[in-house]
Amino acid sequence: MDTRFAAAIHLLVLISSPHGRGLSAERMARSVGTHPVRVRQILAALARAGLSETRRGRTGGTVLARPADAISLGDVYHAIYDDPELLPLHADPDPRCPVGGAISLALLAPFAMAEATMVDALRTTSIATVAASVAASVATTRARRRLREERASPVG
Amino acid sequence: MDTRFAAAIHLLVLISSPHGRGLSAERMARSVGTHPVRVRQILAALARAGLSETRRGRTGGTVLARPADAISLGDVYHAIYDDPELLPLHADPDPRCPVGGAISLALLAPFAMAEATMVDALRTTSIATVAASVAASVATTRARRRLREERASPVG
DNA sequence: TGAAATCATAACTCTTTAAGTTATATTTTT
DNA sequence: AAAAATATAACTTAAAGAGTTATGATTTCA
Repeated sequence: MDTRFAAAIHLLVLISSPHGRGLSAERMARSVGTHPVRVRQILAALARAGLSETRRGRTGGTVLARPADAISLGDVYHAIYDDPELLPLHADPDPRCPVGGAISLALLAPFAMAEATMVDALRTTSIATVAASVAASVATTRARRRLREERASPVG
Repeated sequence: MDTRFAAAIHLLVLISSPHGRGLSAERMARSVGTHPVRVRQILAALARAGLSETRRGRTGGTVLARPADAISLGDVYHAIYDDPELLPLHADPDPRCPVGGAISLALLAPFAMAEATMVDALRTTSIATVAASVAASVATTRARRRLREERASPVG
């Protein structure tokens, strides 16, 4: 499993704020800590799934295609991984062995079920939820810093 | 995500049959399609979790520590992955950006919840279930082959 | 119209991780 | 003591993820 899923959520949270509307891949790449090309690849997948819209050209950039509370992490997961292998099978079971010849087929159903259940769990969280959690964290950090600075120089 | 989980299930199914009791790592490696050392590493994790017991020495080998229907795929998952990152975070979000500085923390809870839900789903399938599915598949294949051969030479 | 700023995408390289392999030591039975 | 197995560390190879470069297309604006 790669980290595109986490990066994709990061990108959507970025552009979900009024501040972030229409951000360029270049700017987003700095926040995510990766390369603009990778950002565009991820944004392309999100746009294909109808979660975002990207415009080319001088004033280009990306915006959400629908409200942040209408985009679940399950939607993002499906946008990034078409037919995923969350729980990958091993590559070379011996077909001459009875178990080796049948194990891959036998694992398909339980693995697919487990993955579907996980995606369902991801549906209960939205981009808006994550954005709120980020905002709360930022507010806490700011308040802490303010307190610390006031204590250091009480008159400001 | 590596393929140790699938390989571990394969190993447990192998030794769950009367046939497979006390199988050596060498023999199991052939069925799984990997190297005996890797088999031993996986078996060591399973033994640490109390799912199997391995004996050294000339008549060594591995057996299940409890009945196959008392070992769930969730148990196996935990045996292999201690503190897993099913859904990995991206490595370098920019701490100077408000979103970059808070996103990793904000993702922890939803990701952990999704993973826990998936493991719960895996708890509904046991090694016995997988073994039965493998046995069914083997029986079907045998029946098909018999039919085909009878058609080819009707008198046997 | 043409320059600037952006996206789209393929191809390549680098890095990291999984898997394979070798080597050495230990345990158990005969 | 020899044989057959496990335990584990260390090393090598292979595969996959991520980074980078390169080329071309789109859109705006002077």
